[in-house]
Amino acid sequence: MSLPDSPLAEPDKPGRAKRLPREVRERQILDAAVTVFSQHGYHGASMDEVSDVAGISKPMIYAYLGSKEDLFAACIHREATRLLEAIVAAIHAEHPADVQLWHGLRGFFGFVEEHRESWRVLHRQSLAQGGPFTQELMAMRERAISLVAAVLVRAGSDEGVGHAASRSGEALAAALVGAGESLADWWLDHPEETVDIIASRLMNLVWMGFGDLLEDRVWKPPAGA
Amino acid sequence: MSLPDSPLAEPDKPGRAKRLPREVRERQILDAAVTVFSQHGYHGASMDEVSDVAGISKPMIYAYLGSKEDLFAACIHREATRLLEAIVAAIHAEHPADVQLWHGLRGFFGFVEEHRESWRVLHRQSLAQGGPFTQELMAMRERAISLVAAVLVRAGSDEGVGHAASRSGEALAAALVGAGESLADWWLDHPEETVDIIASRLMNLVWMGFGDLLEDRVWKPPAGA
DNA sequence: CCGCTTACCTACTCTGGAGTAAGGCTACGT
DNA sequence: ACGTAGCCTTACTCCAGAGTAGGTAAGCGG
Repeated sequence: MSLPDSPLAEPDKPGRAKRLPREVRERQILDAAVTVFSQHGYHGASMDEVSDVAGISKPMIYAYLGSKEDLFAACIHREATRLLEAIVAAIHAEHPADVQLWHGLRGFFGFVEEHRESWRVLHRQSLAQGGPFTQELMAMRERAISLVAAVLVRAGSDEGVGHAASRSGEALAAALVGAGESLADWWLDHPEETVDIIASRLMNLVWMGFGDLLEDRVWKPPAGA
Repeated sequence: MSLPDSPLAEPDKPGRAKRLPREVRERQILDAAVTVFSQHGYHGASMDEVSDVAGISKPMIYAYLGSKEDLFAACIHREATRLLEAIVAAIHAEHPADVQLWHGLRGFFGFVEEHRESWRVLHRQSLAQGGPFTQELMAMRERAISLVAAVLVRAGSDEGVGHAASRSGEALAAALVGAGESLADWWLDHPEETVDIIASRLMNLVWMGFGDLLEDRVWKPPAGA
């Protein structure tokens, strides 16, 4: 109240760390950007808000990460890479196809559960823009699709000849990936379910099919999983 | 070149019909809006461009359809209604569940084929906005989901007791709807396939499941379909 | 011919927000 | 001490694009 003091009254204020190295700031900015983009979408988000959330001023963002478009692309890239890594890490090639699928699904839904914001940015925001973002995203999706397709096709060739599944592998994989994406979205609005429940629903749908499910033939993970 | 003439040099220019009744103009505006929104997304589209494409001046749009937000909502509403009607019209309750599903899928993909722009607006654009649009869209999606769920659950109860499928009907329906949406997107990039091919791929996935498909057990429509 | 309504336009205003200019502070090397 | 390099800020410029003010003209009933 009374004394204006020196401007350095709080020399070690904990809330606002000062003069951090570039590397750290870049991470903070990306984190903030993911949060803001996930809430308002690409166009709805303002660089001012990102800088606010990141606790840094706007010109720093431009200095470190470039334009708004660049920033968004960087978010997409980082989060997509993380997601794909999570899935790949969950799969072990020596398992049978259904188990691989099962592990992949759990890896995917597990990531979504832990990083809802990342998922929102990836799935909802980047599809809507027509720019270079979709490229980035599509590339990742392609990788996910061919990952799935590879599992299926290999399963097919392990057992014999040209099967119905492997002939149209890519399209089926696209449908599966899409089903996963939408189920993940649905899950955001029904968070009471656990990862295992969600993953096993999809697993049953794509492995058994409604035809089997209607007669109570369900898929269950083998003992050691 | 030489004569500025009166501004009415072309009194009956065919390209620019004049003084049309409100009803007609509203349709033209909505058509133009769907086109423009489907190309650039909600934010990317400008009212100036919509007015250009519609062949009418901006104030008319505001007079007839209200704000940009209102206009977009009107597009969503009209296209979503059309889509749902196409699906419902394709389904006949007296058929067995798998045939109903089959018809529904064909209705859906048929609509997408005929109205690619509408589909783009519905699926890609409206999800990204957080506003009242998502409401409109979600409402439609809910209806689609419960439509599917109803088919499945009824199939379940026709045959007996509480089945695996009907217990988690809504989630499975969400997954199916999502698979359809993504497959439709995928189709936009692979237009060489026919409606029947696309629809039967998804039908096989969700009805038979990979487990069956890997052993060449496929679903085929019964003779009269 | 006159006035009233409805269709329609040109030409603005005004704001949100992307991107920047210009300079300050701190730390460290010499 | 003094430069210089990197971190960081305030306080702008500037433009696209939503929305509007105010006016013109065509049809129509009297």
